[in-house]
Amino acid sequence: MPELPEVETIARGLANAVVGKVIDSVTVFRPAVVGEADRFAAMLAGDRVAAVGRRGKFVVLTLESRRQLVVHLRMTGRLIFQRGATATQEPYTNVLLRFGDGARLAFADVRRFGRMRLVEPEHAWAADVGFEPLSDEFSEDRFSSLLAGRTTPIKVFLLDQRRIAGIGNIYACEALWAARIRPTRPAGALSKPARSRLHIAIVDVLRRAIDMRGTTVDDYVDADGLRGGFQNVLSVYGRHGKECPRCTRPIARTVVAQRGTWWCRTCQRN
DNA sequence: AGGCGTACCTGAGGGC
DNA sequence: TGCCCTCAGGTACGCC
Repeated sequence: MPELPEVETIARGLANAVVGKVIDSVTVFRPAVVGEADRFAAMLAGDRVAAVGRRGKFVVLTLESRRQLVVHLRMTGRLIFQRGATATQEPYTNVLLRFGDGARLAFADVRRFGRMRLVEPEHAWAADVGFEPLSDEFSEDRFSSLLAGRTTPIKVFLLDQRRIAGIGNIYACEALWAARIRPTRPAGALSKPARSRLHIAIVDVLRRAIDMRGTTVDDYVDADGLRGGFQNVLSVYGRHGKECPRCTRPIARTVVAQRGTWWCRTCQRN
């Protein structure tokens, strides 16, 4: 479910809700989600949330101890903030944090792919995570040098979190459509104008999706349980057989690297 | 190195 | 109704 815009929306909502709160107790209902459940719960208890941020598709809660609670939502994970102890338990809650003031944070996940890790201050847990596409470090030159020589399909490249962090299936499809690039084109074979268009398209689609609080195709909700809005303005993702917004020809669905891929055969020819 | 298949899980939706 | 099949926003792992 969640890609960069959804994770960013969750992190911003959580920052408003939990920064400054002290974690009173932690209940782990699914130990596999956190690793060593007893140690995880014991180390979190008594710590205070100092900041909430995002790195790639990870939500990062930095604690007063300088340890970090690093969360990956995978496909169906949710971080739901609940004010007050009277709130009903979020379905499929795998981990529950209770704060000193009675508020709670539920990590819920139907499919149980999502993970939480508590990492020590000096631990370089993000060493393999690539560039942040909305930061200054993601320049057109740097993008070009990442692409150089790569034979892998451009869509596969965009999904590789070790190169650029945060793009998933929805925004890969949408950015390639905006840049008029065929998803199977070898990454290193893009012309300079095509690279430039794609660089712009990646930044633009991610920014617009954040502005609309993410895309809810099925499960995604933010920390307050609210759906996103970007699903209403998708150009190709999930729109098999419907009109291309640019050329009105029907949108195709193919499979690239075992992932559903929606694109326009007519106007994505670069 | 990189591509491919498979595994991890559950639920929704379509076809019959 | 209900059974069976496929598919889903993601990533890790093993194998060539």
